[in-house]
Amino acid sequence: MPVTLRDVAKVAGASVAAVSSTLNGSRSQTIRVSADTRERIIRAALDLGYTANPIAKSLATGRTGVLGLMLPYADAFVDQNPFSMTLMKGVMEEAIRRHANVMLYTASDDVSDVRAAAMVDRHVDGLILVMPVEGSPIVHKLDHRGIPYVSILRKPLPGTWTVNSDDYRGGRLATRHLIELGHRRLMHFAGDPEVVTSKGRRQGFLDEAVEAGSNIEDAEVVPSGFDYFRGYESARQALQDRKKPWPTGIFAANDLCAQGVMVFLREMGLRLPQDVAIVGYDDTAQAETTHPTLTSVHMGIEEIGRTAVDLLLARIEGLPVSDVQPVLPVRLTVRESSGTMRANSQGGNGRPRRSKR
Amino acid sequence: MPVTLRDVAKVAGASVAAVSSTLNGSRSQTIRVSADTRERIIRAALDLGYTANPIAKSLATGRTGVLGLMLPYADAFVDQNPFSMTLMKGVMEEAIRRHANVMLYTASDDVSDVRAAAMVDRHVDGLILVMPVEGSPIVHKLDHRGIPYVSILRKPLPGTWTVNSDDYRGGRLATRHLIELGHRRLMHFAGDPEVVTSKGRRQGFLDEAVEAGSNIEDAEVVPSGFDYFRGYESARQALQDRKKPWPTGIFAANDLCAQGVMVFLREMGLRLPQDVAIVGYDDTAQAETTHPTLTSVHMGIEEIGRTAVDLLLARIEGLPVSDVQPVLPVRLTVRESSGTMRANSQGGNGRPRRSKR
DNA sequence: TGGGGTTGATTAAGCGGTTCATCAAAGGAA
DNA sequence: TTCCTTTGATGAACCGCTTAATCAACCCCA
Repeated sequence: MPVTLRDVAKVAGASVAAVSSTLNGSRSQTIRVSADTRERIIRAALDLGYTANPIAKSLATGRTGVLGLMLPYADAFVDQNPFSMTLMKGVMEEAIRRHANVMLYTASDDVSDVRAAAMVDRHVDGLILVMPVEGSPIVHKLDHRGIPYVSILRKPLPGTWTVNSDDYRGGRLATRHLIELGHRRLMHFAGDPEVVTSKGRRQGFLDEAVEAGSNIEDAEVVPSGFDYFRGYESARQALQDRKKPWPTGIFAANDLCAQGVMVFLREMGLRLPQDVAIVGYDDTAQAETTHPTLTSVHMGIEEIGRTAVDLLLARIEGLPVSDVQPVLPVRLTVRESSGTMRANSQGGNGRPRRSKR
Repeated sequence: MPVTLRDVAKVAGASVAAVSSTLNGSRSQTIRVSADTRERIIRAALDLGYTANPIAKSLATGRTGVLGLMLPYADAFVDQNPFSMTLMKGVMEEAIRRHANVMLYTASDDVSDVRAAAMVDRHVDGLILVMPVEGSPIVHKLDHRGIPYVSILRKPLPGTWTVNSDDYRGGRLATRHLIELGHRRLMHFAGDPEVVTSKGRRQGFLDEAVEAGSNIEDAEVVPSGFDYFRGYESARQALQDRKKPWPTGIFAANDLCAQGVMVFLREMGLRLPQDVAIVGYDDTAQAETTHPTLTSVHMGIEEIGRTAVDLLLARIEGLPVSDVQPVLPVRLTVRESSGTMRANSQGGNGRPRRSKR
């Protein structure tokens, strides 16, 4: 029923080779088509409403034009954290621009890792992995099969291509901001110490505090999770029965965690930002809907997705497999939660404003 | 380099037909394989590490085993609203269970609608559409090409398969809850009157109020958007210079909008839920992180995704194309924002609790 | 005038599966 | 013994596209 290459060839009075070469620009020099024939072919294709069968094309060329995006089911693939969604947006954008399609995969546990790898097999030209790479069975399989992949926000390993954000600099930006506002007692809710992104942010916090030297009274790091509830709990444990004076400047490992901390602080009767200033990380949409709105480090998740697609396509094109580990820049988006200590009357009135970006 | 059917056949000393039939259960009766041969084939396949090439299989069978999920770029495919992500979760879950893959598409404007349709063409067995169906060029294309599709949360049109949530009942549930708590002055922030989901919720609100009869003093409907900022603005416009007495029970068209309304009410110095009770819609993860936590109508977005996959697969299998329009049940998740009017001391302390679901 | 290069076009061999048509051998019934 | 059915198995066409190999003109230059 659907129109094939041969149908077009017949109507145009040309060979399938000529049609193929005309309609989908081929790299072969041996097939040459005159302007006259070309026109007849194009007209026939239009008349018949021909569209190439991508599956047949894939089989012939060995390329599917499909990129796989593998998300960790348990971790980021959750409702609360919009990270995956934003990443996907960037990935989709760039993929469309580069005429690629995106297939979605989720890797839940080891068992389905294997299964996912089998599914992936030859269906995609390459993969973007948002999951632990070290020792993962799927990565071995990919290496073995020679399927290219790029990983995201993971420890850069030799021989791999990894896109990272400049967590270290993000940590420093957030901390310097607090110091410049005059805060001398700092606290960092550090997420999960095992996670690679946490480490950079934490180190940035510490280094910045050290450099500030005698201007700093205290700079404490406490572990916390990455979600709202664990943020709240960590704050409670760290602050409730505290002997030492409370911190006035807080840097949280992500926005969700920051929200939990903020709620606890408000329950303790503290005013934000007059009594305590707080800076989050990720600059999610929610940072604009908290009360007060949340100052946050923006890491350009979409840009990370776009870069990953670029890299993956380059790798699929056959660029040499040396290490490529771009580290994307971050910036600080200042909102109400870090209003200056002195400016008690202004700021922090909680009136929502559209962000200007 | 990769192992093919023919390689396996050679090693096993059998024909490709026998191997094909053995390894991928075929529906053909004419190909029969003895237990002995079968074993040799399986052993050879294992030894060689054979995996079937899905692309070749697709070309031969005309089935790709891939479902397309088309999200509206501008509307739901945004960071703020976790709807798309949750839907995707349900879709992925069911797709994996049914051994299907999911390809992601986004339809931004009309132009790329056409382009997307071309991309989709024959790459997927069917599509799940989260976008306006009426008059969309892509739908015409799908109809024309005979590609099956199922749409989600859209006006059920004759001849289409559509999965909906019971918005009407959701509206009634939310409203009845407020009435049972003793509220007599009600207000509904109705989202966008053009959107089909808004209509059902609004009608449920009105009908429930009418049924309550003389118990109700006032039941006002005001349009609002579906996001935080428009929620805030609608509340300001409706309430700031209000002559009539303020409502004490509010039903918002979704959680995001509800958040905006809550922030406005708190700025006006009202206590939630002692002065005003509020019920949201969608039961997003954020409903647990607001302050106070938000009572909300739960519509089982994941279940909607799963149902859509089921339906789509049925349609791909060739079930007759009569109308199928399931309407999934909703339920109310009660949280702090609708604590009883009298219980001033308890509830609303803002202490986060993990949800029990 | 002959041979090398260029242009325009075609044929057919893949790509890696599925499956129809065909067939040999064996078993069973008449 | 003969004929029919069942079992086991195979060859080859086909899905729709790409592209290497091949070829016929034609032009140009020695």
